[in-house]
Amino acid sequence: LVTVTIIPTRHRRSIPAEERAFLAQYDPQAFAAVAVTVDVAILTIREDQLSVLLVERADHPYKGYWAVPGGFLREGEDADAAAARELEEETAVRANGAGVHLEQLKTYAAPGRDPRMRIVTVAYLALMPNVSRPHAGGDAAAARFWPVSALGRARAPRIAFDHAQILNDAIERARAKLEYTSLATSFLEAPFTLSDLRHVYEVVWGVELDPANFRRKVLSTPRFVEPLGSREARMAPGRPADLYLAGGVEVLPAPMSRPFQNETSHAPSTSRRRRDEN
Amino acid sequence: LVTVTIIPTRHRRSIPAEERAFLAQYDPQAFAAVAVTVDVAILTIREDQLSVLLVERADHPYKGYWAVPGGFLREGEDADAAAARELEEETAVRANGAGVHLEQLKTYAAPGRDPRMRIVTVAYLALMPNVSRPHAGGDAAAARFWPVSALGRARAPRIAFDHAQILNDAIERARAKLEYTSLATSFLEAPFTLSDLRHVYEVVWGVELDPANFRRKVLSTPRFVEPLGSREARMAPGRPADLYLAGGVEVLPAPMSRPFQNETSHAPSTSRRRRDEN
DNA sequence: GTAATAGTGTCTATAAGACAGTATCCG
DNA sequence: CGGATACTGTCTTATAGACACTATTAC
Repeated sequence: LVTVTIIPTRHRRSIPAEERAFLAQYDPQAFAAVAVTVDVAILTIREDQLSVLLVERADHPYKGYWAVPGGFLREGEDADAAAARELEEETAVRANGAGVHLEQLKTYAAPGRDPRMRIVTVAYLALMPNVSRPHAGGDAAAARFWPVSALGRARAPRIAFDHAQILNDAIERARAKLEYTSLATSFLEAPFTLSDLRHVYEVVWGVELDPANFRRKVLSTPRFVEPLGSREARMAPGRPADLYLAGGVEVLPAPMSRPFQNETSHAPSTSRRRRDEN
Repeated sequence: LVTVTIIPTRHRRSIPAEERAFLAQYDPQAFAAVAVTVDVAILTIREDQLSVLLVERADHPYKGYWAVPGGFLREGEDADAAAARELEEETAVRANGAGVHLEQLKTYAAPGRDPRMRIVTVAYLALMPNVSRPHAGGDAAAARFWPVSALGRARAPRIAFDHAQILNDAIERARAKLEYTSLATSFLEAPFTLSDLRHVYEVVWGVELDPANFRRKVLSTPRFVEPLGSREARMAPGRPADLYLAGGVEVLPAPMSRPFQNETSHAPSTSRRRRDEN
């Protein structure tokens, strides 16, 4: 049994006497005792694979299992701020930095999802380029990126709590958002080529896209990308590609069309055809 | 100051001795003390207006202001179940009933959003036909549907807490989802005509749609609607329309195209062109 | 009959899919 | 030079917008 002292947060408005009386009679039994955590599913692309950062739990429960990194919501801290803090702690990347995308995903509140006590988890989704060396936090034995394709297969890490569900939701959200936003650029360091950008779509969706039609679509969308006017320094054979920066648009006026899977791709358990819910 | 006793929920797995030791040393100061509520933004269409159910607060804080109906998450209750319970309490409509749609919207956790204590609110979005008489709950002075168009204008109800933000997010989510799902049918009682369905789009989006093109699009989408084979009993002049039921599809293979606003429509404060985030 | 609403057919504009052909690099 | 990758142009196909036309009702 754990005892917690609730300190009311600072009042925003002046409190009339009548209201103050109401506060005094506030019934502490009216609501379930819960703790709130914020977890961040951090996706990136490394070695041609959509990958997610997981931490190996050093303690019980689920010792030795892999979990989505996260932690308790702190006093006076907004959930968005907590997510940005967690992201920075795990990757040493500032959440509001160039190209890093962070958004709320979904909240998980099923009773019994943590055996210790009632825990409500606000999950976030982060998309970022493959830049950072992850480092394990205090209660983690290790931290590493796992290819999404490896999660449902042999030698896959065992996933703690209900985090397999969170991972599925995060991956589906990312796949869906590539269709109608320009968030694919969040996986890339600037500047990038259109082949780089196309490669993001191909890896995340597990399809092959026609380079010519992809180029036409991206360049015809206003402010999807901004031409830099210079070309890459290519080491391999082939014509050097033009370089681009992410344009200002977030929501595309017309979606990218997502073909059926035709590559030898490893779909996760719950993969739907087009946009997911939410 | 309020004191709360946290009773750990029942363990799902057997607990080894090592883990039990860990539980004993659990630090009650590591996390912020919070209460979790579930609020449901209930949207319907009445009198050619997209409308939302609000309750007038009978007590402080925000006495006399209007709020999104909701309540505390109970012991052993999932957030989805709590939302369904709230929806049923306010409208006497079973949440899993025919045509009623209920989905998680977003979680609001900013410190100070409730002056009494730290409250994290998991907001839900409900879409339903105009069938129920709302009735006020225990802490509500009144309950009624407000036209969305009236919220930002003169004689508008004052909105409690940060519920104006929740309302905006709910309305934008609904508008966005009509584009790529068949959820417009959730606003209608079965059976319905294609004019009824088109009317939903026109009211929610504030546009006029070409009846012929709308019909072609809906009927050419597999399992969007199911023809009933009979016709309506029309009282007014005009040819009676064919009747339909909602088909099985939820996510449309190709989105409904949403034109720019051209009607004399009352857009809410934060209205974006196409799909919103999330 | 007229007015009103439902439903059909058709022309056009736009955008996506397929794919041939050209450009520019490395070796 | 060949091989590889980047980029351009064009033909075809699918679909949305516009809108004329027909069908079925109340009055």
